[in-house]
Amino acid sequence: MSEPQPTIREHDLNGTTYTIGELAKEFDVTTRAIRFYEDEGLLSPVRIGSKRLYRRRDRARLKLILRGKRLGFTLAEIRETFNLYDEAHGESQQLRYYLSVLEEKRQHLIRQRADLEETLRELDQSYAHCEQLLAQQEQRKAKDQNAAARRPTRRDPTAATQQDSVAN
Amino acid sequence: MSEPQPTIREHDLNGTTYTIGELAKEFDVTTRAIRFYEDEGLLSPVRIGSKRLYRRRDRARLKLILRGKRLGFTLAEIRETFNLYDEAHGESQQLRYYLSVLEEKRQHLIRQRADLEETLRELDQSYAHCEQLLAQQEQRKAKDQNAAARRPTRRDPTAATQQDSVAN
DNA sequence: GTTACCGTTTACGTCTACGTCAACTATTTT
DNA sequence: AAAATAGTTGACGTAGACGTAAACGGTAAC
Repeated sequence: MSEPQPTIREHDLNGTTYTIGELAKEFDVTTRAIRFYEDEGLLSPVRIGSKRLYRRRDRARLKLILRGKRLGFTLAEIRETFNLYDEAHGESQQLRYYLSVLEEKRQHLIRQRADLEETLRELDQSYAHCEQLLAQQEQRKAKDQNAAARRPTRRDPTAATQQDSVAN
Repeated sequence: MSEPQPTIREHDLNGTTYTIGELAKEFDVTTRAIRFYEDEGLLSPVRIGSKRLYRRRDRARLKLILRGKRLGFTLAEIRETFNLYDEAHGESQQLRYYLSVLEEKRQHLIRQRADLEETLRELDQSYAHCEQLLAQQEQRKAKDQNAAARRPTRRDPTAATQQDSVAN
């Protein structure tokens, strides 16, 4: 049995670390993608020799990247957010600008939420309508079957079962 | 004054119609994009001579296309939705399949909504934190000002007002 | 020692969603 | 008649986000 230790080496950076493969598996992205995010300035893992080592902060960022992508943000936008966040520590000038950017982002998200809710409403309608159509079909099918039952011919009694498979 | 009539010609298709330019202006997209959506099979305007004429259905679809895009769907996905919708009229087999696709889509949207809400929450936190930092800055600034006021020099008495504008 | 596995760099390929000319037609305005 | 305006069909270009293949290094397992 191999030790469950996370194979950290090299006077151990204190704290948990991850290899690129671990992160890729955990978040279901390719290592290629993760390296690409680094090229684009979104991640900055530590190097141990030539290998990359990712720390809690990197993992958190990767999570944010992927969530951002699911919401349709470009990598450039995500990078901008990171940079802003990193730089918004000091002067009221900076802080005010940051606030305005956040406000803009909020507007975007709220619009998107409206789009989303509307789409969900329409989807529910389609769903209901579809179920209604299906119910009608079932009724008709049942009626046909009854009609067949009321005038039993000498045909094979499994005919009804066969008829079910006609919809195949 | 030109007549407000929508310049329809050619034994008039009954109902409202739009030129490509009108739609482009209304939805703030380029005509190039609209033509591209047609190439991709998402729109099918009527032709009058060589010109395209868009009807209510096309307009509705364009709206859906753009909303879909804002939610991060690809044109291929949007086209699939349209096709499914168009073909889901008949057999229970088809209807059941359509229902399953709708269910899948719902899952996707719900996940996206969760992402969105979480992002909005974090954004609000950032916003609040940022405002707090700003308030601290203001306080410090005010204190500095008071300190200056408690040992009044022979400077211009409007100094305080001027200092307000420093935050500009 | 060699096979397997994980990781690295470099570089070209690909798919999506258009942008950007160019060259032409039809209509309206001056 | 000339110019402006709106539309049309190619055809090529491009930005973003990786995929894919080549060629190599390190280490653990057999």
